[in-house]
Amino acid sequence: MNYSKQREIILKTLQENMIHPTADVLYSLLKEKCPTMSLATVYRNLNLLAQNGVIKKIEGLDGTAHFDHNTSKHYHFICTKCHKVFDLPYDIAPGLAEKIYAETGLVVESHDVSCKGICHDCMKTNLNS
Amino acid sequence: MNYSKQREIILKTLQENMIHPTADVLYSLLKEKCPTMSLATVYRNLNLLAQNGVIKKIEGLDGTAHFDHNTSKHYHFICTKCHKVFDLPYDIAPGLAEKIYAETGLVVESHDVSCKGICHDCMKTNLNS
DNA sequence: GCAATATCAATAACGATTATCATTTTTAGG
DNA sequence: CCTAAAAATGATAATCGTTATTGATATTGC
Repeated sequence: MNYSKQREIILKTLQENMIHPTADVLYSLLKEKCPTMSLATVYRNLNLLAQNGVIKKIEGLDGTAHFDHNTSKHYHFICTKCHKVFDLPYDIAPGLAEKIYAETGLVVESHDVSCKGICHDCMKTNLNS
Repeated sequence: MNYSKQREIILKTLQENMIHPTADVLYSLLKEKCPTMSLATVYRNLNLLAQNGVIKKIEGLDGTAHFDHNTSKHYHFICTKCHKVFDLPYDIAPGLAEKIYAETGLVVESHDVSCKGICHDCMKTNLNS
């Protein structure tokens, strides 16, 4: 992986945004800083960065892939109303791989926990409406 | 939801197959019994059945949706080699929603655990090759 | 600098899924 | 039964997210 200006901007923009954007959302944000940026470049570099462990690709939340600059072990909660993604601590499901091995003999190489519900902000908005 | 011959065949075929097929795979199986069946009908009815809680739609395993006739609470393991899906018991992550509420205040309405690895059969094949 | 390699922008192509629409089934009431 | 309204179908076009292609441009090691 050589250096590239586009990749740097993409990574920086992802890191600046606490939301866990989709490629498309990130593309919109990037367009402002760098109008010539291509959507394909965004996809290519997000996948490259994820392959190299610099960022994390989150699949299975809502059909489209989200990207996360936080590479530490954790899970995700997606708001079914505003579609924002929130981090969940890793310790909500302790010993998962071990339990699965004990109960089924299957060796889990990677796993994901994804939760859905209404976030705090949308909960408040719901009450007011 | 009225009765329909196609829906009956689709549900029956899904129930006969322990694998958790994608719409496409199921369509191939169905074509043998009912050559005039349309792919759109398969998608339409699988979604309808899932909405009505008769079956379960599993998203986030490998990009494409799988369907499961087992509606009891459980999780899934997908083999990264043969792409077969296996059931995992529900008790591998006890009190998940409660822990999340306690730690974050977020109310989890639904959640999913998906695991990846090599299944028993592919593990054996690996050793032989 | 310069050649080899990686990356780029633009866009065509792709696979999974959904929408459209004219035709056929199913259902309920007389 | 028969018939009209509602629902479902098959065929296919359209959509959406994503990936592949391609010719041009940027980056790297020498």
